[in-house]
Amino acid sequence: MPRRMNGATPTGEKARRLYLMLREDILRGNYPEGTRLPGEQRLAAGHDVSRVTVRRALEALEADGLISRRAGSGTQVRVGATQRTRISADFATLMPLLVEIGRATQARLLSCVYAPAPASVAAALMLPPPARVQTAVRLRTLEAQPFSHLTTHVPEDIASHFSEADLATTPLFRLLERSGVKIDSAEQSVTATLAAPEVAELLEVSVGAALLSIERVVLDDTGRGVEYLSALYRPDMFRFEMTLNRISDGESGHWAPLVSEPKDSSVTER
Amino acid sequence: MPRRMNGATPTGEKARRLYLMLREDILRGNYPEGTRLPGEQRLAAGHDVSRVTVRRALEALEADGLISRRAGSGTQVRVGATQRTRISADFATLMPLLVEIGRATQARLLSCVYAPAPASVAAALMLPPPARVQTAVRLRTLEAQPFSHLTTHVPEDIASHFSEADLATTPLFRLLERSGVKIDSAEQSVTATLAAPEVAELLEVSVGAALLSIERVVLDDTGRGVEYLSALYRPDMFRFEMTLNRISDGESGHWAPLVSEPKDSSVTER
DNA sequence: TCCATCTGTATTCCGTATAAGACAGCTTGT
DNA sequence: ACAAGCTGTCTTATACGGAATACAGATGGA
Repeated sequence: MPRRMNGATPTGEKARRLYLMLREDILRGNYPEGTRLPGEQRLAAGHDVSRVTVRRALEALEADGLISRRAGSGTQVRVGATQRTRISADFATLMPLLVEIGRATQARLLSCVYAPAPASVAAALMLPPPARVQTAVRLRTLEAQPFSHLTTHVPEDIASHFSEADLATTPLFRLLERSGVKIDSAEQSVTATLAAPEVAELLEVSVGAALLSIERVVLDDTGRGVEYLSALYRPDMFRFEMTLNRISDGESGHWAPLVSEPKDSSVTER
Repeated sequence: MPRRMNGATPTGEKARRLYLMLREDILRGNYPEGTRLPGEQRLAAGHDVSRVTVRRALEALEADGLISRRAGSGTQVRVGATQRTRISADFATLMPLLVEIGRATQARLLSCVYAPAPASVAAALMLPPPARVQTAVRLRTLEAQPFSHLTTHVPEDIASHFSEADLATTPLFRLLERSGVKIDSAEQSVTATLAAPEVAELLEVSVGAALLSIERVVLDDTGRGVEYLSALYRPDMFRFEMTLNRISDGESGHWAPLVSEPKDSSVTER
């Protein structure tokens, strides 16, 4: 059973940062379960902060249920701390995964407006200047925990084929194909960003937390841009995984992504 | 010519965060060049901070040369603000890219120690308990701007085939292959993290900035783990790009990564 | 048993980030 | 010419994060 977290992150600058870092170290397994972490004094010295600050971070971690502290003994990483539900996007099976995500998670439509395309969107989709797009914002949730914040832009003439109700229930891919769009390819770009206040609240992370950011431009078979996606993921609940195969190629050689048959169990509990 | 940045990021919590966010918006093109951004009052209200805080963020942006402010007129995004050198890892050509990066960038060896493998590393590489690894930390730089922080772990018996001098000059792939390792495949995981003080200083970003994090486990043809890489990239200088092709597959269909012949121009100026 | 080490708790003090408000001067558009 | 809106500059006041310090109690190992 996934433990409740987000028990009020520390307010201060250094305190919260230390909290986020320790938290990540624990979730990543840098401090294996059951390990005693360095004493408060040591942490304070190591991170160049006062012990009060360290304590604030530890208190938050304790509230999250990630550690247990005992006077005299020390601070331990709780067993089971690492066991969190997480979605891992093995991208060899990307599309089936997305379908599966659509089933296993719930989406909430936050907003849906029709307006002139922002310059960057218009450029990415290669739309002529006075172009209008439908801009929809959705929040995906897995087991009551929000894990992704999606902003999609679709040219108005395509978007007019489906309703807002559709948006709340059906993956956008389906809607596009139902609208007669023949999806051909996509360009995807992965980066990291900070959580802005607004997004942070929705994703239930602290402001300034790191988020995984994916931007995707989808083209149909005529080369026309049909969707611009800007997605933000909680790194503790979603990561992007891939398997690469080495292709020996004489001098240099290169890597090739492994393309396998779609497998099941795309939503992984660990 | 890349403009000098990092003109002292704001010290305060909210101020720096606002700075980082605005900066990213600008570099991403959310505020196209020449655009006037919202007035200070508006920004203050929108981000729920005082105007003083907004000003601090704007001052830092101005020091970076990203914006120009004029009394009465407003604050504009400078033309040329977006023009930064950036490396984009189109992963269909991953290996040639890495070779190219090795040529176009410079690496500095920060440390290199032999020690028992940390638990998480040992687990990932599937090493028997009393396993020793070589742990090397390197910093990659493009045009005097640091852009990645690499920590590699290699089993000691393999690492003993090359010297520290090799590490500073030659990509690790080469060294492994020269050591007789037959690289077969790799598992890669992409996430986002916050910059810890130590790393932040090395990468010349402000503490708490968002970084792109890649972890990679490399296996040889016998399935043995030969390298564990933990890499941190500056998102403004490096992003992970890929092209996906839609494979119509009846009901669901899926995406397949595009595997192309290695192309040139892997290090892109834009 | 003694001692080192850890957390639990409380106190004091300081720097400064932030908020709130006021006003002058410059631009731009009506 | 006027008004609206913007930045530049200054003021005052508050809140709070953070450092430094001290001590008590718990724990576990020598």
